[in-house]
Amino acid sequence: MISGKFAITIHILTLLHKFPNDYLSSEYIAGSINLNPVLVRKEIANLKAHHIVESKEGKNGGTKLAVNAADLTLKQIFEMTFETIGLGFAKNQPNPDCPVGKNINQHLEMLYSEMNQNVSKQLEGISLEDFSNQF
Amino acid sequence: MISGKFAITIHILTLLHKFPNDYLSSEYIAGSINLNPVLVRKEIANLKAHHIVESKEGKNGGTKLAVNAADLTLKQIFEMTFETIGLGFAKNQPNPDCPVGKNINQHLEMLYSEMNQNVSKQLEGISLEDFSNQF
DNA sequence: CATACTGTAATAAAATATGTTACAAATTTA
DNA sequence: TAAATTTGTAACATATTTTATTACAGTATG
Repeated sequence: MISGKFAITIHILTLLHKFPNDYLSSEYIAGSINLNPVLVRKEIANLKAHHIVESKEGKNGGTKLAVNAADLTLKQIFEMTFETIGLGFAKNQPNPDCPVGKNINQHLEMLYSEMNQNVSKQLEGISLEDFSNQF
Repeated sequence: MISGKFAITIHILTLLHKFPNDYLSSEYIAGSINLNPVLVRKEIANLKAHHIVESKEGKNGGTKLAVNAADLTLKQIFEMTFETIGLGFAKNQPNPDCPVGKNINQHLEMLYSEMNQNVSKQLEGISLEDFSNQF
């Protein structure tokens, strides 16, 4: 898992949107993000799996957008990179013999679920085009 | 980005709320969370710094709530444990010679700031008492 | 004065994230 | 068709963050 996944992915997509007619290489993209090209290719692999971009191998190969930037929302990007938002759980299983320990994670999950709906609604209203056009 | 701080802190506070007349030891609390007592004491130190709990040293010592659970909101707990919500940033400074790299973090910050306002509003509506009374 | 706590520092271990190297396979272009 | 360039991916290395442990001085209780 990559913690900067969302930021990296949206950075990639913004670059692709800025150059709609080019296949951008992972090397070039990595130069903008200041990140190892292999990690860029890993994120691109994820985007490909979701059919958001397409790649061409070989000389002059690279990656370009495969969808309309106006139709791709930040919510979708969020869901492709994070499964969920939330404020975390304690690492170990709480004590099942304690009424609080027994139920805390379930209650946290409900809370986080509401947070997700909340944030999803917000991100749903912003397209890649909107985001990219800020630049 | 996400540690168990919030979950641990709200677990501690819920226990304290359930036993309003007792000083609970870090050992006892740790047993419910299934966490090392030293880490419990560290989170309690944070709560003390915010005057949410008070502790008593020595034999039969421990910690108890110092505020009314109805007045303490999850937003406050959120702010004491996370500074902010968000979807992260790429680790390295992006390329300042690229128009996208130069500005991406600023735009992400704006986006995350809106997310924070959004989530904060939600968490503001839930008190520790509300949360604890679910159990 | 023995016991049972907190407070805190120092250190260790575990988990996660990021970086690097290597190379096969694909495609272009000379 | 050969050289060059790029993706795709695996394997391994390093760095960073989080959690755990040990140790012990200080404090209140009975």
